[in-house]
Amino acid sequence: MDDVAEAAGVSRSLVSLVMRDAPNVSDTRRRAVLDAAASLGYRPNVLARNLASRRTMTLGVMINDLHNPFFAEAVDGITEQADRAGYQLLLATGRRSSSGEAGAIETFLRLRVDGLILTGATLPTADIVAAAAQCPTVLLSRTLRNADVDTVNNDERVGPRLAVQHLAGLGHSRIAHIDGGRGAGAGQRRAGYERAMRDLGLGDAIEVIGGDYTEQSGAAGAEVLLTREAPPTAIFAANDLSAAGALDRAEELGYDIPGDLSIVGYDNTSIAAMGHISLTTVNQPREEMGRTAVDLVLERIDGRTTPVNHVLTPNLVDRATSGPAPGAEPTRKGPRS
Amino acid sequence: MDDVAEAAGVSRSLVSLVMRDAPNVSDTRRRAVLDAAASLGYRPNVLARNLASRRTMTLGVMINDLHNPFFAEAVDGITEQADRAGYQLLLATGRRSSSGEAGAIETFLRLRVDGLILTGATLPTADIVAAAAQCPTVLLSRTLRNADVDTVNNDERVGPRLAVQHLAGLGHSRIAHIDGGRGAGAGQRRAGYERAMRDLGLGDAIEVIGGDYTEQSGAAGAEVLLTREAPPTAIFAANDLSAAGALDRAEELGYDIPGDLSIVGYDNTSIAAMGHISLTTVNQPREEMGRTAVDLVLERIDGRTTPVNHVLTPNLVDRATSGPAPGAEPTRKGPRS
DNA sequence: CGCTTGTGTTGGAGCGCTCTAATCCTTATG
DNA sequence: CATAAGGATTAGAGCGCTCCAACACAAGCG
Repeated sequence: MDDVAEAAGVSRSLVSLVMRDAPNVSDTRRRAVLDAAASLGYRPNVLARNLASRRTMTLGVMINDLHNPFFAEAVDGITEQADRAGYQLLLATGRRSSSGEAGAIETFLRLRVDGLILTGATLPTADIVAAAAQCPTVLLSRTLRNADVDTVNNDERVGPRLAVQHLAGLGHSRIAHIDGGRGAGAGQRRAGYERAMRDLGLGDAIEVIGGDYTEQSGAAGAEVLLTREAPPTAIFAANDLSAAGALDRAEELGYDIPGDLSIVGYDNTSIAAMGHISLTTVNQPREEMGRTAVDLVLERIDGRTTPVNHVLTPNLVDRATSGPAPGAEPTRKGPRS
Repeated sequence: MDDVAEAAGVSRSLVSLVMRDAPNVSDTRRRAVLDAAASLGYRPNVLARNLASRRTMTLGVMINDLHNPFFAEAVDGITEQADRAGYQLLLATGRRSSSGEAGAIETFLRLRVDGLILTGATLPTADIVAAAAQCPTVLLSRTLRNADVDTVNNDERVGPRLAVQHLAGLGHSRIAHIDGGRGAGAGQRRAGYERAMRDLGLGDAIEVIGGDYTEQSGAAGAEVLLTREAPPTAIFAANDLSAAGALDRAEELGYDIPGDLSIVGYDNTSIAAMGHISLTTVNQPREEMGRTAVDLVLERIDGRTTPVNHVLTPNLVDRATSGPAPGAEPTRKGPRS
């Protein structure tokens, strides 16, 4: 930096101002500095800058599971909004364990990130509150009762209701649910399903099978359900991955989808959109959720202190795995292509 | 840090030594420092440490496409090995454009990462060489002729050969290839296919359709091939995504897979493994490739100067989308489950 | 003409740590 | 018992930048 200053015939302070493109720098000097920097191949040292300015322009993003396309797509939104605001991202995965998540957060705090976005965190409330006390924090796809932490979620009363209504509208009444176990949001999703069933007068048909958001658990759940005496005519799975598992196992068992059985997933990830799968599912606006999370954390950085809990409304995406209940009169939908 | 030093009744230097857990510190002092640090809630400032020590213990990882499971899985291997060695990761995506990739690299260099891993880079050679001159760099899934840059790749002569041999062994001779266009490794993969075909005496049946590693291009390619007068009996797609597209379109066109048509993909991503798709494919040891990339970059950091080009051997994963050619005598394989 | 106002520029004191060299204190050695 | 050897500790000079206060200078004002 001193070299650049000397080459441009100005002070180091002025070089600093130019590099931060501050106002009130004359054009001649700015040119001179820029030229000198270019010819010397000078590249500002962000470390030193951060140390001196006490901000890193970096957001830490903790991802629960890199393999779940839901997170990859939320990260798209985060990336977009972050670099619009000039922020860097630091990604880390919790490696599916709470201790892994805690480690990632500790690392972020040591690195002095300006803000924290935790996606699908399974961490205990206390740990999250502790982190939030140190650093502006937003939870994505995870709620927290009675705590001053910002959150971004989809509406878990609406989503399951959409799925159930869609199926009921197609004539189904025996609609079972394969849940997400202790995964983020799974409890609320299950409750939303039960409530929607009751509201439609299908309370007696409520049927929940335990799962864990994986393809395997979807397959296992489908097997349990479909080998019963009176199997359901529709399955609402807690996410797309488990819906795909259920779809696969159902076909193995000889079911025609959606002729004999309808399947609805949740998330609308890229998996659901694949032509060969073409899953009817509940869409969470993943990228928008990511963008919103960034907005909230930036507001916190700017000094907001009142917590915001952002709830986005999901919608149904009607594809090829849902159709009229067997025996019900045919509707507009053709067979699965 | 000064507070900790005072509380523990030692010098700042000693605190520094304890925080880096250096040898030659007496147990009593170490205890004292650790206790003081804990009670004060002291957390070392990594920024300052990095600035002073001129190393960041951070690796920059550029990912060509966050949505391709191939990269997600390679990153698993990178993550594992990096944190075994105590390195942090900084991830960035090139947002599918060369300029995006260049931007990500510039950012990494400003941040003074200790090493760079570029996965599936589509950047011009010159830019890569320039980056490698600044900072230890490894290319993952990308080769570079005549340059002193470390690379990690799978063997593109072996992989396509495995696919072609597998199909030929099942009695197929009309084996077409949907390629990856200008994508990383696509040219070599295509060449490998052509060579394998010629070696098996099937040179006359060589048939390449342009693609770009996407599901759409796979579907489009399949459509072109299968609506001809004499369609192929087998398709070898350049990656799993395009194989899935081809699979989908073929079924739409009324083909029974693998009865009428066999399809083989490449990469063995999680998509191929999904029960509902169950794609026969060529396995790239993705995690191992990631780990190897980290090893190479660490060696560079430790001073190695001779370039290493690591080539891993792929293998075939025989699943449900390949079977005997129509009319050929049946083999061990049953129908697609 | 002295005064304020505002733009453009600069020196210098940190930011929180590491690292070298120097110093102190033991303990083994001839 | 003096001396070397080595382990434990410390002072102090940076690392490369930002930011504050100070300053120079020109323009505008009554």
